[in-house]
Amino acid sequence: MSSSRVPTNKKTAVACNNCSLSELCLPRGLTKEELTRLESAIDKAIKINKKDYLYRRDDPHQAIYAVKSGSIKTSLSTLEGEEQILGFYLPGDLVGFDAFANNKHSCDAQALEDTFVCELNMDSFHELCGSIASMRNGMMRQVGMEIGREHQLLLTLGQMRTEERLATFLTGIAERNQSRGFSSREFYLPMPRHDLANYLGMAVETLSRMFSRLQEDGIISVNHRLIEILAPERLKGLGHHQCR
Amino acid sequence: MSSSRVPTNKKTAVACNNCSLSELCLPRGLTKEELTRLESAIDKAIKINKKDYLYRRDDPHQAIYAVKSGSIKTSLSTLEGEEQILGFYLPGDLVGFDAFANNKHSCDAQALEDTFVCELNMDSFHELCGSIASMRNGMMRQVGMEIGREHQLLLTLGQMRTEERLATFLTGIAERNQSRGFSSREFYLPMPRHDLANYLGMAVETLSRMFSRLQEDGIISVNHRLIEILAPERLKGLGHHQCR
DNA sequence: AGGAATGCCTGACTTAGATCAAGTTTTACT
DNA sequence: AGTAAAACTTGATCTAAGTCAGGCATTCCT
Repeated sequence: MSSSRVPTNKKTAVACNNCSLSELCLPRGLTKEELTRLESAIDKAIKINKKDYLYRRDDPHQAIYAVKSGSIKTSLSTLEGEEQILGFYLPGDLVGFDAFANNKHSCDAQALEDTFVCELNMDSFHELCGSIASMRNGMMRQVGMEIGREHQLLLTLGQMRTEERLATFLTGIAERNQSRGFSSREFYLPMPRHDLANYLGMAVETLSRMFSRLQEDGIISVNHRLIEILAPERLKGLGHHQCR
Repeated sequence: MSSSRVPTNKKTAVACNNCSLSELCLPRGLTKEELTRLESAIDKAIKINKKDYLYRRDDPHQAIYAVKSGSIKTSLSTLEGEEQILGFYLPGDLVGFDAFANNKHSCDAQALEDTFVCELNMDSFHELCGSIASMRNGMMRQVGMEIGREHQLLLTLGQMRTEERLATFLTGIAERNQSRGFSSREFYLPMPRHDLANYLGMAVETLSRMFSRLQEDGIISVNHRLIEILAPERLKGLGHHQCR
């Protein structure tokens, strides 16, 4: 199943400090020597084919992963085969903190498209956290951001109407892209409608209607998974439930 | 507002290794000497009066707290004054991880009743995490459990019908009590209906109806906030969406 | 290239749960 | 103790969103 994970592809491996994502996944304030240590501990550019699992629930906690290209979704599945998607992870995001509680993963992580990740195995992780304070702090920061993302999603699922959920989601993606130097006006969504609807806690049909509505209102332009935001301020305005 | 936090009450202070909660909040595998260090860093038995805030959004991250008695709710509030409750913290639980991302809290933490907490300030926290591996691991475990709780809540809000949400919640409380040596058949809920409804993403009226329904079906007996579980297996059976 | 399967959209209908309204009980305050 | 406020329940009504059904468009596979 997840056997299509291939060994490090030396050709695409790039030193961390030359990687465009280093700002995102590298803790600040590492000395040159510490950076070398971190770098030598990281397995670079592991390929996960579309629909393959990076890990599954109950797998032992082997590593923390940084998404280099592509995208990953994490989800919880029930005995009846239903699922709840917990998060989408895009380039620059770190995945794998869900296994901290028991040293085994508590959810599934699946590639939405062909994806490359860098991998920091847990032995190295513990060693580096033990000996480098800024590494430890950087990781806590990342875990904190993960918790923050989940809080935001709880607010979305608990308080918002469907249109508002989609508006908030799209605004979030736009802002994320902005902060990473990509276009905040036009982007591709990596996930199918089915997954996005599940993530946002609504039926696919409802999601589809909301896309249509936002388009009719001239707020966005939808072309399959290519989204163009025509009126960012109006879109943002639909997200009533902004945090105080 | 939160000014009614009073200084450490020496009278009620109990050494960590004599505290009945030590199993829960103390990391395993500390040497005697390490335990002494941890203990001397902890401020014990700080009282938070009912409705007072342990911390508020944007407060600087001063400490991690262990609930000793009473209960705390954490919540996100929006500009319009609506809120989403994120979690209820009962004796033995640790609160305060939400501030890891930016060194300031990202949600509010308010006492549901008069509550005592122990406090480990962040300076000590960092120092202990830096020098004691089992302390570091224990904290990661706790953060992982926090993430796991939130995943469970996302599943609840995203997939379950209202009756199932309540059933799952009650089963969870019962199991939690069981594992801590309290009664899993009979317990008081520390929060008002309003808060529980908000946490479970439904209207108060709906929550009330679901309580009545479970009572009519002879599954539980409700007396205000005192809940007696008459048919634990049937209650658990209502929680369809159990994780694979 | 052709066929099957998947993904996405739209319309018609149904329903779970929200909202509105009112009454009772419990708690809080002077 | 007495009054006001808050907490909880129940009933009647309404609506947002789910479900069902059908039809294109796109992707995947041989």
